[in-house]
Amino acid sequence: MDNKKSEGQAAALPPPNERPTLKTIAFMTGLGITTVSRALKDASDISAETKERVRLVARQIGYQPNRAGVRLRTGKTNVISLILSLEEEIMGLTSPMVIGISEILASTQYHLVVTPYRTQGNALDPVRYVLETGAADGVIISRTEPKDPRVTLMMERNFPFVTHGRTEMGLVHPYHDFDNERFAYEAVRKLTEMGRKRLVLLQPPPYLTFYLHMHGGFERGVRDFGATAIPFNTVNLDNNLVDIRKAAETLFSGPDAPDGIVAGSGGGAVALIAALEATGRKLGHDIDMVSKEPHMFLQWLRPEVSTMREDIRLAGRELAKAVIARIEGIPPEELQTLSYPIPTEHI
Amino acid sequence: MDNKKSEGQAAALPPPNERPTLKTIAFMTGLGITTVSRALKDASDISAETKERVRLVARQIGYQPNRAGVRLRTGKTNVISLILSLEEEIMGLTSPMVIGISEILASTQYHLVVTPYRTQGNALDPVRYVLETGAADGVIISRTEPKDPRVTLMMERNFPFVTHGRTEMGLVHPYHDFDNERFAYEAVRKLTEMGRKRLVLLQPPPYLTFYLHMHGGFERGVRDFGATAIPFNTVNLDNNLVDIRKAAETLFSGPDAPDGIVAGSGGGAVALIAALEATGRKLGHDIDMVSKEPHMFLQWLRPEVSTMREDIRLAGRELAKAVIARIEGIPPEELQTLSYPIPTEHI
DNA sequence: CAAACAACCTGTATCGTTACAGATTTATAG
DNA sequence: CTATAAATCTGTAACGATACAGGTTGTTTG
Repeated sequence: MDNKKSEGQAAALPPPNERPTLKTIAFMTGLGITTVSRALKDASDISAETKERVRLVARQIGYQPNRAGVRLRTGKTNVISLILSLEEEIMGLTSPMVIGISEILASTQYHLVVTPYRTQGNALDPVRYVLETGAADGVIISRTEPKDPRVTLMMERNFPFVTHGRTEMGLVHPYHDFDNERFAYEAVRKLTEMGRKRLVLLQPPPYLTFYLHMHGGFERGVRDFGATAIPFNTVNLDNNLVDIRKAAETLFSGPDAPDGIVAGSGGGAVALIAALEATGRKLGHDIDMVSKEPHMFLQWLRPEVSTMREDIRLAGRELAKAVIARIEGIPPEELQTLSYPIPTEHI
Repeated sequence: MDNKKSEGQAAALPPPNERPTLKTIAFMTGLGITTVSRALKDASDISAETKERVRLVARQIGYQPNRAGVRLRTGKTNVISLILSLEEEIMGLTSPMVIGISEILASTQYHLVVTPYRTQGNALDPVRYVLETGAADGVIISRTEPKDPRVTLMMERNFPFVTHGRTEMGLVHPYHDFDNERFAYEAVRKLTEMGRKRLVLLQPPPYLTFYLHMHGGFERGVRDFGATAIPFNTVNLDNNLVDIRKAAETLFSGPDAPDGIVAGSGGGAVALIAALEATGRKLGHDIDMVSKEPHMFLQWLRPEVSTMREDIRLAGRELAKAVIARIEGIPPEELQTLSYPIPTEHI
């Protein structure tokens, strides 16, 4: 009541006319800084009335906690780090992925920081950086390998993360993945239904986990539906489109030419189409193709190609939800999701 | 020499076995924390030998300044904020843009934070957020308008930023832009050279600055080369491809059908091609098209379309360099760059 | 030989927040 | 009426870094 005894922390003048801090609220309410802090955290040893009063003032003056202060004191960064390869696929999966993640983070306190690495060989660097500097509360990685050292490392340190893609080490960790096994299997089914027998797969580089899935689905399909797999290992989805095209032209002009193609990405499909047409083949006539379709490109420009959609934006959302859940302590086994190929409807 | 007098700051024990801090180095070198700090900053009042010693130890133990500490004390965040619309163009410019920015930031102390906003109407929100909370040292914005309130605001506050796209307010600020005027002008030249006279432009939404450029270039071309501009205002580059396609089908089936098209984006071009082919027209025969080409899609799948490349990754690099330069105090007028359409070579 | 200076180094306070260990007041119990 | 507990509130220290205002030597100057 009297302001003699209440000459506590609150008495100090608040920051002039800068951003409001706890001190500002303390000054305005006549409370101590600690009390204000605890009131805003809804601590049990603060009266309901005080909390209400503090919250009101805080809202009024638009108080927002200083991130550096919180981070310095608690170590909590409120940052999610998306770790990206600078060589990321030409036909940028990145874009819808970033958008999807942002969509989720927008309604949270988390900021999205993009942390790049130069080449596959350096994939561990940014993870180490985050672990050593505590640059983020959680990490999203992609291009996972069966024995991914990044996963091992983060699990050892018990650091929250999620992978875009699975691993094969018997370690249970959060992931979101597209079912590439199913994609390839269904692709082979479709091609054989069209009477194609000599099939080729444009697949991921062999060290990535989804190579195993896509390759496995393809092989299983070939066995189940009685087709022949023609090897095509000179290039993979990581090569640039011009190289893929060149390699495909060689294949198509050789003795081992296929009559059916499964393209593991939309971009790859375009290169293959260019190659087959350059070597005088005609889609839907001499040869058929099934591909992923990121946009409506193939659907509209080569409707002869059967396409399936992979929703990368959705993947971004799932990944963001998973890291946050992991940070909040949800067990990893509850944070594993798959999404399935959606056959594209021709319009 | 004796360690009685030297019982200063350095005497305190360093953090146990956590991340090294200045205190760790101070302990190891026997110097004061302040001295270490100043040595690492290469201050003039520290002897060359001490600096060398400090640097050596710092390197040895892998010292990295704590970002929260620096940020709290100095206000310097070492963050660049990329402000993105969640509705960003389907044919993601975002991806190569993010990669380009990251490429540059990778060799600096800056981190890239992606800050999204939901709709065009809320474009000011993230900028205000950054200004109010000091969330970044510099900002990159895109989708600029002629009278862009974000630009006005940041200039008022003298806050470092760069825009992807220009403005029309007589304010001098850093930007990088693609020369859409030239693109459209050259597109019209090409079409008229092919004998096309009745031209249509699929253009940006009218409130964006590059609408003025593209539109202006188109109109100038039409005048200079004696063609006729056919209005096509029911859709623009912000509409989704399905809607663009539908609107184009209506146009092509109507009395005002064009014989030449300028497509302001690769995605838009695909929708237009789908539409014109659905209405029974044939590229290179009844009608011709000039478009931007983000990949090799059109080049390979519709070589009849003349394409020009816009290098978004380069744009990302330029933008990143410009914000950093601005932060370092380089005057805005030295940070304005344009890039020009590159006619695609058919392979 | 004292005063002034140069060359180097360092302690203190501070940025905003929170953990922790009290304080204070009022109510309850003995 | 006093000891004890319960309910609230608060000061201090610390996270890591840096601005600022001294210190301490040793050397030069008059």
